[in-house]
Amino acid sequence: MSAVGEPRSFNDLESVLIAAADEFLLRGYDAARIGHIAAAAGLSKSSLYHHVEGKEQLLALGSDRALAGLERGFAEARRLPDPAESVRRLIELVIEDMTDRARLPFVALLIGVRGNSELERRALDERRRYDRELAALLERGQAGGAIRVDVPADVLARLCFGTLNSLHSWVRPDHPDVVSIRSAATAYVLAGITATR
Amino acid sequence: MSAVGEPRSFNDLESVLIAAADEFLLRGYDAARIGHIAAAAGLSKSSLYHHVEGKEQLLALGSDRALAGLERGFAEARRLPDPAESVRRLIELVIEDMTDRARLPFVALLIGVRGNSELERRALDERRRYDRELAALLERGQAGGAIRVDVPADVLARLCFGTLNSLHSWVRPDHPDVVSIRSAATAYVLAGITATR
DNA sequence: GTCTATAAATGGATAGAC
DNA sequence: GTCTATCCATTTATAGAC
Repeated sequence: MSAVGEPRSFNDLESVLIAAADEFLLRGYDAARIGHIAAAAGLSKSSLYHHVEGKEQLLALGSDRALAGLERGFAEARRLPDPAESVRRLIELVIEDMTDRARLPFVALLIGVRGNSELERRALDERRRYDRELAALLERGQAGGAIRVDVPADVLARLCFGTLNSLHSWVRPDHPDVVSIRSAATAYVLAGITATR
Repeated sequence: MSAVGEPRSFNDLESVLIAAADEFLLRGYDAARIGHIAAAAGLSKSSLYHHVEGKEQLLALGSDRALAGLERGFAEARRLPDPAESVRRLIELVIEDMTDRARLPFVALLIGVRGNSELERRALDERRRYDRELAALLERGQAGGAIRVDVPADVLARLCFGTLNSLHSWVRPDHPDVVSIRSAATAYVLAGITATR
């Protein structure tokens, strides 16, 4: 146990990644400062560079985590045979990811990616694969009569992800009502995509 | 009429503002380069600085335009006595703004504002006033029975704007089907906020 | 009003001591 | 593994000629 005022010792890569994602979330990739990330992780800039290659690698590691979360959601959704149930569960899981304190910085980081560098384009391409998978899922739901057919499935998928991806900018994961906000968001999105009888 | 290859002459402030908003839209404020903006407007950096004070002013002028568009939409919506009709019209107008080639860069610019500088915080505060006005409108709609009551009006307003604000990232204003995409987005949002009978 | 040249500052990345 | 000091590329912004 160290006394107050002593320099903090280095914890692990995890704390660096969280610090980086938090900084990216707060300022965006370009405005993020390596010095801020280092300070938040309790390191000097030089020490940070001893552990990671640079700013781009921090972005890559962070977006990989966000993509892994998406993949987990889709993996569970794929296991459900009914497309309507599958979509519902997927939306729930994505919203959970988006409003979880530990996951939010990574998710927001991925959403903020603009695709200007080669690295960013790769991350964006990965994300688009999930756009297409959701569209395919919605299309099956349309065929089954559960999903509205007056909007093309690919447009519906974009609208759906558009709503979900906007959550990070205003939902506070530590908000006392985060559970009811999650179910509100789920209800809103489902109403938007469900077929009217 | 000047010959091909001649250096372009300065047009007016308008072309500078559009070039700036395009650059901000493409790269985000921090990654935007003054040199790119100057080149796109057919000027050298120095000449650009002869006309505007700097990067921050370009952001301020652009976000002012976006806010003016929002104000126009709300002004028209306010004139409609029925809250449900008012919300519907507002959504249509915001979507139109968001998918108009000439307006999109300014709108996207405002949406991208993160609130890190004093200037950005002011723009963000202006935007929040419209969040609240939409919430008030939705609340009146809830009282009248047209808007769903299982989600609080302020949450509904955030979800609604969240969907609308995501359009800029994937709707191409020059897309041949932009008209049908507009009505699809309107239908989706309205389904999300409308009371089920 | 437009340019070239340059100042001034920022910030990512590295050297090298401990 | 961590630090201080520094390098150096980039980029905003300005000076001053035409």
